[in-house]
Amino acid sequence: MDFLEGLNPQQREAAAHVEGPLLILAGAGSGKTRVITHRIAHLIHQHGVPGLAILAVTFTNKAAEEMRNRIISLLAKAGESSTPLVSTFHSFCVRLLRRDGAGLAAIRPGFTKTFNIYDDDDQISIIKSIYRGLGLDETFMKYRAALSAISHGKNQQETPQDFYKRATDPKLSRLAVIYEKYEEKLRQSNALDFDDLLLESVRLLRHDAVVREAWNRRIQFLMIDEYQDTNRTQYELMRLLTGAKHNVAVVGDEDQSIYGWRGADIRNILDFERDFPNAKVIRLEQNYRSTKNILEAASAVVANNKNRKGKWLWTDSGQGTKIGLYEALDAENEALFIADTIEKFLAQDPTERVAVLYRTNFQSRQIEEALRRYGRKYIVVGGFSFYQRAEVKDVLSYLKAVASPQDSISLLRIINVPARGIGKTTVEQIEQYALENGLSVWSAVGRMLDEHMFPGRAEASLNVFRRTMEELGDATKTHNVAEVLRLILDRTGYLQMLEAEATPESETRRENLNELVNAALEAAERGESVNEFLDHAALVSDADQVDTQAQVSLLTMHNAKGLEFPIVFIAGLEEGLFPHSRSVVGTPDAMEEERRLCYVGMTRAEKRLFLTWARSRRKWGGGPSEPSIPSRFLNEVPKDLLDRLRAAAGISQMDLLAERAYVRETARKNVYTGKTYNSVENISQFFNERGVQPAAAKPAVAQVPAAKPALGARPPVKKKPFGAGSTVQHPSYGRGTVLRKEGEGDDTKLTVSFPGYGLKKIIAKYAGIKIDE
DNA sequence: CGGTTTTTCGTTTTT
DNA sequence: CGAAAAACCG
Repeated sequence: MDFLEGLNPQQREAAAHVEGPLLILAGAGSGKTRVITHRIAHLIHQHGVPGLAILAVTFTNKAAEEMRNRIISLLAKAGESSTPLVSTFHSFCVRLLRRDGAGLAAIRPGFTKTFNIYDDDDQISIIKSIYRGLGLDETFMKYRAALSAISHGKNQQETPQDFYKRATDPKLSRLAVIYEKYEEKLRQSNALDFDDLLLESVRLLRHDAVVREAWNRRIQFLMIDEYQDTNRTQYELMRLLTGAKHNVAVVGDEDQSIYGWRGADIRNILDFERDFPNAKVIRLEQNYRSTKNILEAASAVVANNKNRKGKWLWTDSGQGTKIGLYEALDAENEALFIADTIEKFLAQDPTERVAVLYRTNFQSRQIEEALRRYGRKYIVVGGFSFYQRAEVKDVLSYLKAVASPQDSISLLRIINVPARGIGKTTVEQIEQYALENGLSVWSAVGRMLDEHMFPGRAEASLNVFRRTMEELGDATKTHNVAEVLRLILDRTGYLQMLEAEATPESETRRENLNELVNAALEAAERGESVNEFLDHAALVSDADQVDTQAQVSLLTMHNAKGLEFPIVFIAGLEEGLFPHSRSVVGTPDAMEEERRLCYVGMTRAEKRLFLTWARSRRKWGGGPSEPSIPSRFLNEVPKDLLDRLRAAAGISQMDLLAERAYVRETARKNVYTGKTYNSVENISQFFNERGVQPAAAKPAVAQVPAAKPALGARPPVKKKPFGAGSTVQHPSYGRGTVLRKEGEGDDTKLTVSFPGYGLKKIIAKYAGIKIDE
């Protein structure tokens, strides 16, 4: 078995490379994933490198999973079963810290391996509470802006004191204080934010020679994908992990660097040759994805950037169709044009896959409405995800607080949910006391209760709360994740609260929680601890939820990174929207990043590319319609590659009002509407895909990406009670057909199709359904 | 204290 | 237009 076969000369050279640093400059669609997977397979098979000695880092969990599967199936052909470690930086760091992090306590007092991970929302809560303490509000600075400044500081290894020292205005010195308090709160809660996961891993490796050397021995080969979007900390991590060997291969494309705003440092890739003077550099410039027209157009746009290494992609494929340019009257018309055109393509070939890309998430709504007008199914990537839903966050916060009471943010989130008489003033008192005495909220509550510092009513409520939490805490010692979750739902009165509400919304929330219990059940079966379960929930990203099989996908260009679609629309090419207004007034670098984003968007297309803009657009619903100027990027596409399109007749008379109401309504009720976005189906899929280490569980055989049956398609019918094909009666959805049954007894899970409500995943015991003979 | 209503305010991109 | 904060009321 020769894994170098079938590669072009440059790919082959890259895949055959063994020792020493390697920089692969891989243009869009040049087969870089192929190179990475084949190189790893080659190392294992030809050079006898054990899988465990190879670490490959990707940008998303999804990409990691796909890469792992591809390597496994490649190796299976050669009869090998060794699997490399494939992971994101963040997941890798969590593992590292949970396994080997004990030594960190020496330099981060209070740290234990059962640390918590604080996500975006948690971070915002911290900032809010600090603002409150300082008597500030968002007029001082946006919560997010403060967070982002702190994050940048952290990644530049700047301390609050450094902030203070370089402060030239009162704003920055205030920010220094906020930064300091922010760090304090994290430590107090034994929590790490996303930056810390990387930063503390770096500190651990620096500080703990035993751990560092163990990893240096273990990792013989390191590969990093999407290297252009790594930040300085990730760079440090790379250097620490490779040790003296320098067997590091990075793959990237400076023209696709689109995360500068998040701290990605384009110098990492631009300076690689300086950092590793003996590095071999290989350019992959043959594009296998797009037609000539698309490639030329995209290249012409990005050629306007100064900050690049410079390369020119070429392709063997045909000229293809010209790029469609559509000038819409307004945003609604733009959306209708897109939906109408999609419809025409899909009528011709129902197996086609289409993506609609945009700069900002809010643009999706109008396009959704238009697609609904045509009754076309679609998925939206990003926006509101499962684990961000209030009820899911609530219950996960309970789980966190129960598992580690020092986690103040989680505790504060749920201290009065459901309402149990611990009101605003009481909570403020507690926070104040905690602050003054350097205690966590939990400790503060304990101390204050012991000293009878509360008025009678609050004291009673808090006593009950304390006892409940303690009981639940004990339960974690003897019960698995799923059981603890159920206890939480039951003992805290959360489920009761939802039952009492008895609205369609509360019903949906209960179902989401059922789904969470399902996920926990599966985690428990895999033997995952509470912490592992929570880690997965914290590290899932929007991009992990992309369903590559979906017919029509709506997503931001950022989320489209690494994906490809036969047909691509890029909507909203207007000055101020794309390029975004903030980049227009910003530095030239910011504009170059916007242009790279445009390049990324355009190069997602295989066969057809459409660029659209609206002559006027209203900012918010009822506001005035404002005239727009076509995006400068449109002018950068050579005219002879463009085909100016006119709207199909009929579009202009279409009314989206009904659809608007419908999209809103269904989004609110979270009911299946044809989009799997937020649907129960999608949620379970997302949990199923998470964090399963397939090495042992799955046979090492070529795996076609789990072909989900087309929605509405029926699996083979088996007639058994609750079995596939039987009908059931549900209290609120009425009668439905069982599509799938998993598990037995109390834990039986059913996937049921209810007319008018779509697919629902249900736990038979909880949903109170009856077999309908 | 807790739930409801009114007002304000504002939209990048996210591991 | 919609989310989140603020004001208001029982």
